[in-house]
Amino acid sequence: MGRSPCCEKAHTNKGAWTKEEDDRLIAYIRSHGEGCWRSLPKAAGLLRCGKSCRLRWINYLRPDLKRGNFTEEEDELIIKLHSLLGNKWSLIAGRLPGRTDNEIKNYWNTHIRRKLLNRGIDPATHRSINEAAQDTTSTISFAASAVKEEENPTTAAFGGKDAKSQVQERCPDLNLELRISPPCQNQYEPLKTGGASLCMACSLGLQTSKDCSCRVASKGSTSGSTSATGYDFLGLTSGVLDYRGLETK
DNA sequence: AATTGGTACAACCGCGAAAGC
DNA sequence: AGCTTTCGCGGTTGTACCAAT
Repeated sequence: MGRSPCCEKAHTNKGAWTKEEDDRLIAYIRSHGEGCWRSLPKAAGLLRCGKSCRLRWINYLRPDLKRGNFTEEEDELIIKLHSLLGNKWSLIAGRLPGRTDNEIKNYWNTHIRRKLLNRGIDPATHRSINEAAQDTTSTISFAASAVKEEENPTTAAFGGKDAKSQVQERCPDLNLELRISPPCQNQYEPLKTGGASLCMACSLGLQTSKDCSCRVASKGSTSGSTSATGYDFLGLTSGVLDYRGLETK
């Protein structure tokens, strides 16, 4: 009943990729496109398993990858996204164009973890280490924005002085599993990005085209307020998390 | 110059989910 | 409906590189 191995290990190379292997993989994908990783190695004349080819392409060879150091903005965005999503590296990577999940995961483990520890923040919970030591319960936290909840009406309304929210925060037995849902536009004002209403696809970052009708309609009022990539999922790029689209079960 | 310890990152492994039959 | 195959994800490991001693 066990799974069959993804490849015949006796006849596959392992370890670092050679220039020739890279060239073969690039050439094959350029002419045939991505897909069917299992059969790709044979078709491309590579003695590698499909998984290895996929990883090499996604993490290293893809032409749209942004190589080089992470910027301070990217750092902060990763921290915010991690506080929200946890170790969902692929989701986090989806919000950072040109970055891969593997790259972000490595960067988190080598740089950001230490950076947060130096700030006195537990990288796992995003809470102050002192606070975490006193409190033996485990809670979800949006520490990065919680600091500002006093002065920020959006976060304050959601989890600030609200007694119920405080109870939830101190009671780990409550089911606080996050669920992402479309913005509730009836209950609240339309989701805005710098004053412009966006369609759901743009709000979720699924639609990045400048020509999306919602963007065309909102041109003029959005100049300079959206992120460089043209979307602002959960309001993260504005520096304030917008929790209206997030619900606890 | 050699050794050691720490860091960065590419690559591997195992698992779960989705897709296909 | 149930089984098998394939893909994608997250955790972990291996190793090259660099700085300190």
